[in-house]
Amino acid sequence: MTVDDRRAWETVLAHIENDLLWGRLKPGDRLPGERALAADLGVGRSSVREAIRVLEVLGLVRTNVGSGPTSGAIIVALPGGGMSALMRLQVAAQGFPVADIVKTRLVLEAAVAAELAEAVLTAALHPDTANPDLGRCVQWLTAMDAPGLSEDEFLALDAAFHLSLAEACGNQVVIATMAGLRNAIEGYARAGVARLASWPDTSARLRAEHRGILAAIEAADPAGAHSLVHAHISGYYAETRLTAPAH
Amino acid sequence: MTVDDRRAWETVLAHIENDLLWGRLKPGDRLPGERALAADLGVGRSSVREAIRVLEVLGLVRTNVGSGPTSGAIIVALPGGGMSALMRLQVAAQGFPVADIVKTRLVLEAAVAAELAEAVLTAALHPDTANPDLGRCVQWLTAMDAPGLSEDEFLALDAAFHLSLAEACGNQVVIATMAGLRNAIEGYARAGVARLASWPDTSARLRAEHRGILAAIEAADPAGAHSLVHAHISGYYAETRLTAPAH
DNA sequence: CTAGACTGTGTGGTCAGACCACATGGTCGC
DNA sequence: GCGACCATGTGGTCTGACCACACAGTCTAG
Repeated sequence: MTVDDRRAWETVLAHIENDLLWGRLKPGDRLPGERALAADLGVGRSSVREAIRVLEVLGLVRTNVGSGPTSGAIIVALPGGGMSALMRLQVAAQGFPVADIVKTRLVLEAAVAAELAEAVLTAALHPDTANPDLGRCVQWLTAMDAPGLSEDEFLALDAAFHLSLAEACGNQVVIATMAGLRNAIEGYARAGVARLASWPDTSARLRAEHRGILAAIEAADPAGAHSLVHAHISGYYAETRLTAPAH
Repeated sequence: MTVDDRRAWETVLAHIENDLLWGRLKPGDRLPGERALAADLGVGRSSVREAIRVLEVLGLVRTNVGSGPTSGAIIVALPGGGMSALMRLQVAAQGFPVADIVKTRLVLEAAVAAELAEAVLTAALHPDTANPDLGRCVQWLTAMDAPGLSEDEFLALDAAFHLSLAEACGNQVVIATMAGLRNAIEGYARAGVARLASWPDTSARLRAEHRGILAAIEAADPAGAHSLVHAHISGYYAETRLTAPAH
């Protein structure tokens, strides 16, 4: 009886969100076809498509054309892409100052490192608790030691290492946020490299600092890990005088 | 000459993002009309609409019907809504565990409180630096002392107070993220209140803790503010045994 | 001359229908 | 038995149409 003054695509979005909340849709499930959904909700197919487009950008569904069990819109719940898109566009639209992105990354990553060190400490005191898995972090560090890496390759490995710290921590929100923060200023980071006095010196220093951070974590030194990460990130951004992107 | 294998709406999105990056579009500007944009980019109007819908959900534009200078899609760059939608849906789709949301909020808000205390300290040592503006925070605390508040009203004021701390800090990324985190678990928070042993006792304790946090900040005690926030948030969520939302 | 009503125009919002490329799964013919 | 073939259903896209809306200029009544 009540009128629905929402826009049609909002109706669709709310319906799908409701299905998710009630468990009628789970990751791996397929959404009904666009035509069926439109008929069920009494809206046009274009409105359904707008809602699904939003879900896709937000990292909730993946769409596939064709036929068979892998076709259609499938719930995936991968927040990384959505977070990246949001932050990248907000930086572009001047809603997110680059300085704030860097500061936030600083806070989150320092906290992650401290928490990892804390977990190592806990694992040492209580043998029944598991040590955080830092294997991936070590792998990325090793890869960064390879000679002849281009600057872009090094930056990619650097990003992978920093993200692997968050992954070792296991907090999905932090993982997605860190990925988004990093992605949002990727262009700025690449431009910053050009302003460095000496890339070989800087990359060597970065590698050493990475080893130091990992050592502090493995030594169960939360405060040390925290301050080392703080110095690592703030130092790098000060050095590159991060300001404008490389168009 | 090169083929564009992107989907049509991605072309539109990329075009607008490019205009933003190059400064051809700024906050306050109006996007070209949907029909004009479609013709310019050689795509259908529906594809343009899908891209604009994404921008709207991400908090980059606000759309208005009608005519005149306020009609059409206007760049606004308000990330709060987009962050909220992303996190709320990711929680619904089980991409973000509620526990991770709470943990992240803990980390961010504790860091914010510490930074505010640090700023107070800096302002005390260097008279040329400004004190953070905590006036809004005090206003919300005062409002929370009003008698006869319903639980929902109290929760709303509580959310406003916590957000005002981030606003005092001035970091746009943290402001938007905190708003999103809070919004994502709002339903869970309301459900948690029902599991409290005594709402009057809890609300009184929360008010006292808020005062304590603010006092630590104004006393330029970063470590104290950090630990008080930590205890405040983790204590509350432990007490409400935050698990399932109120359907 | 002024104030109000009126209408033209351009906006986003929505729908319906059509066509395409694609991937699958069954069927038919060898 | 097996490969070629085609019917089917999917998302992706475009077109055209209509609506409600809000403004701006015009027109009319006072």
